[in-house]
Amino acid sequence: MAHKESILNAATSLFAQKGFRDTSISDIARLAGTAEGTIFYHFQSKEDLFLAIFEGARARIVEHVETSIQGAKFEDGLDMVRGIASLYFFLSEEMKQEFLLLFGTYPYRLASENARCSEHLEAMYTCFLDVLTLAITRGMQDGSIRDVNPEKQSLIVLAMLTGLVRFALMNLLPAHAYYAEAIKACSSMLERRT
Amino acid sequence: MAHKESILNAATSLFAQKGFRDTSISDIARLAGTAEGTIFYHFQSKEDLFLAIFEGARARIVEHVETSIQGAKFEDGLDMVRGIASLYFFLSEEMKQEFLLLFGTYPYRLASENARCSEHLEAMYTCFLDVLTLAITRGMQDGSIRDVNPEKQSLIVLAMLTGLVRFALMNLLPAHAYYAEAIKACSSMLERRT
DNA sequence: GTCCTGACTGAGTGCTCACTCGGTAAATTT
DNA sequence: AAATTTACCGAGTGAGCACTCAGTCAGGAC
Repeated sequence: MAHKESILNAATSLFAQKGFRDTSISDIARLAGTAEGTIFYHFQSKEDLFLAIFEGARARIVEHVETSIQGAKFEDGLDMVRGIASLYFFLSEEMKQEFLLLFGTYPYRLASENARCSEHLEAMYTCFLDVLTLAITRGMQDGSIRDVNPEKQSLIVLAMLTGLVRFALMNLLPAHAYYAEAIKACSSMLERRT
Repeated sequence: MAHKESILNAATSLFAQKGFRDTSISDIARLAGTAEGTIFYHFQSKEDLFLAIFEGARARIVEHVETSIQGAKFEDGLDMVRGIASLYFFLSEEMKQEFLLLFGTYPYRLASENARCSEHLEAMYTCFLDVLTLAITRGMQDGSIRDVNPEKQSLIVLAMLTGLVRFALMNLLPAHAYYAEAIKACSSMLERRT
């Protein structure tokens, strides 16, 4: 049972680093310090192992976002957008492996044939989209944000955040040097003009 | 020799659709209508085949961007940024396969051990970054763009474009419905306030 | 003590993969 | 016409893969 935990840890790390197809069961077993058979005692298949990991990642991300946002106080809607952006950047470093999973191609391919995977994917994106939409709507009410379409604008903001973090985690770009600038860019994009 | 062309076409399509690891040589041979051996007559290895394809993609993208920008006239720097954004969206549909290659993970992993691959990757990104930086600098001079850091801001814009297109090509999102909105967002982000 | 069950093992299995190689036939050179 | 080169073929090869299975072993129930 202690083994199940170390299998999950080893597999998470390897899937994040090398991707699903490029990590073999024997890689995982070696890193976890177990026999290959033990992996198939705990999980039906390699795909099933991935799903277990992905489900955990979803739970951790969604939970962290919800509690962070609920526990925070914001001046206004625009400030809340800034807060969400900086939370996104924070999580991308705090939960690097979970984000790397999202930048692979396997989950998207699996999602097209596996409803559970598709659900996890959607949940991870919509947990950010929903709070962004909420913040923008609120900002339009309190006057800190100009008149825009909240759903469309939140997707555009998320695309920017995701794009930047992807550059940071995949390329050699020191993109965290751009995070402060990106948060300002969100403000400029949304704030009410005088 | 006609075969070499059809091998390249088949492999491009399959690598874009299924990724490098999930397409086998026999897949490519079947789609190209050749024997497996023919593939290795024209290319040293599967990796070499990928590199040939990637080099072609780089050449097509860079050339298209350069001629498009040179052949266009813009009112001012801000208008040029809008033009580049809409060019990016246009190319992402016109050259869908080339962009899909960029959303896989293989080129980034290969780039860390293969200088040519790394060079192609960099060229494809910097061809957009350079014209964006140029446009922003120009806009700051002609007064259409407020005082910003051109390099940082162009990376943020590119991250947004890339993020959106990635959503469009990977998820089920009808993200092309967001393109007009995204171009407006670029404007709001950069334009001089009165 | 016997039985049972749950956690774990690792050699074994069948399959797929990238790549090789001996050969063929047409085109080109001499 | 002979020799050489170029483009192509597909059965064969060895390695690596996900997954199986017969079996071990500790510990709890009776």
